[in-house]
Amino acid sequence: MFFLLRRLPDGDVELTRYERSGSGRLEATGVESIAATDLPARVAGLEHEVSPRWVWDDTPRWYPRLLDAGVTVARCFDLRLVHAILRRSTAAPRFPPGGAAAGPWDVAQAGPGEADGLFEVVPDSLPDPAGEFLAQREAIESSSTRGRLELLVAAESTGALIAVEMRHRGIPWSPKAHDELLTAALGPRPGPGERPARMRAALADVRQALDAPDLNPDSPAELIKALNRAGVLVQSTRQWELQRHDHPSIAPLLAYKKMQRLLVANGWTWLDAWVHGGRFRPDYVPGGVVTGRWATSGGGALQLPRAVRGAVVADPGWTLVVADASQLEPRILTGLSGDRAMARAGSGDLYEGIVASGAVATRAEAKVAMLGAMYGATQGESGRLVPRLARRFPDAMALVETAARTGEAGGVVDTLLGRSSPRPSDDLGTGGAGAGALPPEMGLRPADRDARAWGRFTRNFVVQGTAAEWALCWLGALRRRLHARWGTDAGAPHFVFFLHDEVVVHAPSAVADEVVALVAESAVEAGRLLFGDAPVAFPVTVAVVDDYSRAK
DNA sequence: CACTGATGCGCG
DNA sequence: AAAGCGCGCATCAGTG
Repeated sequence: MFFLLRRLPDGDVELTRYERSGSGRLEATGVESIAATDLPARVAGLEHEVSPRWVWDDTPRWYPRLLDAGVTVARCFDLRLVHAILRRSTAAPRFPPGGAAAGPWDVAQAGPGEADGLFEVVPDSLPDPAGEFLAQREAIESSSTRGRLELLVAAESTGALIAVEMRHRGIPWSPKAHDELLTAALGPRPGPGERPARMRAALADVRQALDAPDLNPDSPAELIKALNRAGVLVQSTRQWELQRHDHPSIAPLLAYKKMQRLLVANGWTWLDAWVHGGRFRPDYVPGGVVTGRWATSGGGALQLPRAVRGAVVADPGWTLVVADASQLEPRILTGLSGDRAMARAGSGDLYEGIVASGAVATRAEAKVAMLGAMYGATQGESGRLVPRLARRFPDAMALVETAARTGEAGGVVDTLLGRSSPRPSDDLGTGGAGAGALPPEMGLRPADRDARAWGRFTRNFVVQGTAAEWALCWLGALRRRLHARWGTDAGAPHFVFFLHDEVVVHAPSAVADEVVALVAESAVEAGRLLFGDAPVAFPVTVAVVDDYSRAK
């Protein structure tokens, strides 16, 4: 049963019930209007009675206020996210009914919202959510791959709930531990505009070694000139290029750059800006990446450096259950392609299995070759090793090759559950894949170079996108289990972080072992949902730790 | 002053 | 050892 929520102009909320008629059609069977302040209680009541799927335009517009009122919901249908999937999906060819032009539903998710206060702005609903809902249901139910599409939109919508819930709870963050980490790495916190002591020392060494007393180390142009003057012939200031030179300036320079990075990206200023009340609350953006991965905004949550993970500290009496899906993308490729040899290789550590198959000599080679196959490497060690994989694992390789050829020809590729790639003309082409520097695909006409780049994108899209679907299913399955076992009160285990193939659950120490078991069960369930009984395993690595740096 | 693009580096 | 996917963010340098 669906309940659609819509904000009315007077600020009240209209709640419409949809049920299936005898013929199986979805019909509105009841409408009520309620004051916004009464909404949480009404939602909680219905949640308990009939276990509805809540339909709303955009989860961040509705769910934070429910959570503030202590109300958690089990399921929803996020119209904005489903719209984004359907409008591109080859599994829903006639959506949107009005045609392909971008409309009011093709928007970013609502921002995290103003801090709770008197003047909180209540955004209007996106236009005609009821019409949009019925059009989406029609598109899904008439799809020739309806089952997969249903799973995709359910998983995507549950992800939207989890994203808001994680922001609501926040990542437990110890300012004290963070400050100690920074002090150990950089020296004590300096005054405004000053460099920390250890950075000053490193910089003094660099300036002396380059005989450049006024050098600004943060200006790449200036740095290159100074290095060249000292006989260090570099064309950029990238770490890996600097590393290749032997000069007294290099070691302190690399040390300086490392410290500068930490200071600027996750130093004291970051701590002041992003951590409040012992919690870091990034804004998660489900579906924010074309492949279906989540994006984040605020505080750089997508790139929490290892150097500061020691500041993610469980509350007293609690612990962090850190779980990671091992070698997820190659396993996804195994499932997608049905490659039996690769399935055998993946019965234990996949890379060791590839070595055992005789394709390559070492685990490191196996990893580089595998990544090269999924990313479309053509050069270097990775490019050289790929053909050796192709001989042993022809089915897996054929799948990514086909995806690449399709993309090069301007075609669309699909994930397992039915998320489709954009077309090159969708204007991701100019700023997207391959638009970066000028890799030495010399001798190719620009059009051919773009085609190759787009082929690498579509090659990777099927794997990365299906991996994102697996991860959503994993998360959704785990959430259901956690709620069934411990409920949703403040004392229950809950997600606090998610990053592509890794999840962190904050749990009372006494139940950590049970959570670990549920994490593994959920991975099995996700594998079944996507690949049925196909012989592909999804092992998870789980660590129970007091702080995040101790995982892995 | 605000902006845009390039650079560099962190994460998966 | 340094090309091969997807991101976000800070900073510099050039432009309007």
